[in-house]
Amino acid sequence: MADEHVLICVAWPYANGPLHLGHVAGCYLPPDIQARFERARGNRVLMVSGSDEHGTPITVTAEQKGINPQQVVDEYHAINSKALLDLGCSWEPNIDSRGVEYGGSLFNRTSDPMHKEIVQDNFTSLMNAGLFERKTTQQYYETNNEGIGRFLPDRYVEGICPSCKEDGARGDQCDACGATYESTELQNPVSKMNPQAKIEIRDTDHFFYRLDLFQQALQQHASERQTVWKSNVRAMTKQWLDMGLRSRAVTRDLTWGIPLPLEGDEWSGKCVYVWFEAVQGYYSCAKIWSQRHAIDAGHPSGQDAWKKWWCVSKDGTSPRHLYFLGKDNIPFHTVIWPALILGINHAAKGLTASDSIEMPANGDLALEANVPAMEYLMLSGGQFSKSRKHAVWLPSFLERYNADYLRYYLSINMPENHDTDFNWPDFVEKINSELIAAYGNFVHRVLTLGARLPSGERGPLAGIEVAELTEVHRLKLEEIHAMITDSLNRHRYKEALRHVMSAAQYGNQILQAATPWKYLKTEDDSNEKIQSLSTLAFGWRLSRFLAITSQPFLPFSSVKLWKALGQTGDVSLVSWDDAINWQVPMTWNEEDPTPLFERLDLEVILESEKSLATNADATENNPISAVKGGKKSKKDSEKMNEAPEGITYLDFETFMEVDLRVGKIMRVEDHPNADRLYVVKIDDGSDAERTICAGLKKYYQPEEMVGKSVVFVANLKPRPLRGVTSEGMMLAADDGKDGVRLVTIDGDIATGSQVR
RNA sequence: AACGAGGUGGGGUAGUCUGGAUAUCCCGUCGGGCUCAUAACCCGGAGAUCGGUGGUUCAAAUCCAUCCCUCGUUACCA
Repeated sequence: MADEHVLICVAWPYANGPLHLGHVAGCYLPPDIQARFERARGNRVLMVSGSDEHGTPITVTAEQKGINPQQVVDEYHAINSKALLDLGCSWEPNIDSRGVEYGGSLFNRTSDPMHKEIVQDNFTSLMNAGLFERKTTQQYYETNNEGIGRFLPDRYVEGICPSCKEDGARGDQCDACGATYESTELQNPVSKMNPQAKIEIRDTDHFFYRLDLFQQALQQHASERQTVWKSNVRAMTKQWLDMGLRSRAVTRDLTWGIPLPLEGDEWSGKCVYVWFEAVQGYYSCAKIWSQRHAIDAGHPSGQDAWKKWWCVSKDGTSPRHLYFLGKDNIPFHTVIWPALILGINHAAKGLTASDSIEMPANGDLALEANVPAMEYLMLSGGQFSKSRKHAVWLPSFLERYNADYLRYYLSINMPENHDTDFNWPDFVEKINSELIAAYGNFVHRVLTLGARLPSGERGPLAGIEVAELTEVHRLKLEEIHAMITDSLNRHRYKEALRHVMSAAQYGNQILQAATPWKYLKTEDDSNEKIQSLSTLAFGWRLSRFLAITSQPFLPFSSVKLWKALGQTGDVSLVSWDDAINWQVPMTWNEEDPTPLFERLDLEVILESEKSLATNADATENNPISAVKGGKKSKKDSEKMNEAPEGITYLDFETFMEVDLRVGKIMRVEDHPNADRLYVVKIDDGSDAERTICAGLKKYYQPEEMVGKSVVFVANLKPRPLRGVTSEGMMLAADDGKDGVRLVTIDGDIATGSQVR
């Protein structure tokens, strides 16, 4: 299938923090493997992605850091694009080394003015085609002390749930009872970012994309993809389509984003909603690549070069579009983005909402060919989390370890079908006992054995090869080659790399059987010797096979091996099928062979990761400083407004506002509707009993607690916890591991006594 | 608790959509071999009632039902 146009679309990393290994395994490594493979097969590959730089979280980060949003995204765009290059991802050069007609790559950013222009153009044409509808909605609007107002996204508003009266419900959904409602129904709304601000509800007009018009076309598309999509992609898409598609807002009251291409004051302070904008990056990025790179490099189609990768050609063939992303992103790429592409095609033909939606035909933008979405990579059993600092950051990892080690480990352990786990012992073991012991060792055996033989014009091995004697090995490798190719075509990276490794294993087997070391010095010309050394010579060919087939996975080592074999040129430009070209004249590198890899030492690594974890707390502001998560902790859930790092001193007055008192536990009951909660009745010295909900089930039996005199916070704002109002909080000590013990009173004292 | 994912030798995994004969591979373990090679390599053995139960079928790891358990998200929490 050479000469195909393949567009590799990589999910746009959000420029609000550095990338971690979870991101790499999920969406940044697989597309690079695929792109390298496709290039080697002779296909024309354009790879596109970039930093997603708009949206509210970035403005929040900017506020917290006291800088402007552009500075935030500049910083992370620089860090992340460098990290991806260091990982060997082929974002450079922008023009394919084989020539511009073969494509290239561009890691762009959404703050690019040209991206903005393209998004605005699409916005206008979709609107003119009648694919938007305008609706008036109610949104929260806060006014702070300086009298400056802004609209608040739902997730930045909290209040009391209209259905269960739970406090702390989010703007559009109550997590306690699961009810969803119009955000305006929320009672006592408070801004999470700015709790003192005055909040009111204002009418605001927005445009909605008529996704409903595309229901049928998308169902057809999904059914056509049944056989190629992975099960997770099928399931997620089906869920969306079964629910029935509804129109979806494409504009927001937002300051950091792309302004609407509309006249009139009523639209100021509104931007294109990020979901609508960021997916268009795949399209804008291809156009920008044409404009900035393909023209200068002399692509025959000039600024229309992008069409080769985007449009269905005259003879009806579509470019092959592959989208790489994590599982949380699936519906955006199988439902929403295809609906936008269909809409853009529709509008371009001058059709309107009343015309039926057609699938792409000649000249139209093509839909995806496959979306090989990944599950998640976990870290020591827990999820990667920025706020919990449970992560291994890509930049810091690459400072200390070989990029190919990471590429190997994440490939062989890729979360293709279910979540997989990253942990250091497993990492060390896989690198040492698979990559090094099997692959590295085999290559090193061949080279060092060869180096002991007298060297001829083309090295020591060229003269001792008898092709007829290695027929069976050639057939074996041809078989393996076909299996690797098949696996990669089906996006089964783990399996593909296993096949590559099996070639190295095969090499070790035949060397073992041939025992060439016995014949290094003997002078005889026995058949055994000829047979044996011929196998050794084949080891060179096998190593060359490994260099070519491992190139998509291990680009750096592949280059090193290529050189060690005395081969010249760029191994990434060598044709995939040349791995099984047995006619290639042998070459030799006369320098002493050096091992491809160095073994890892687990103890050293754990020691170094530990020290990094300790330092990291102190250097939180340095985004590339490493943070190694400790034990997994489900306790501290993410919060939007994380407390600032470091020590904050408390006024004495503030402390005294906390009213601590002594109470006696009278009764302990199970909470009817919560797993971890007890409902505790306390004698607080007053006539009435006090009810406190406590999450102590894991640590105490009810009978252990009854009768204890404990300290509780008496003036905590009462709040319903899953249906039972809790009037305060008992104090307990927590060692951060699994120990939790109540604070009790030494000796007798009246209930209700103040604690100070 | 709601939603999602998953349970396959000691650990990790493939196979499950599309039913088929001795259930894959890596690590570990036991025994043997080799000594070229980075405590590396090669051969062989032991070890799995494929979470439980019931059903469909000539045939179930695979399909259906039900139960149990684990993980994730959200909720909750000293």
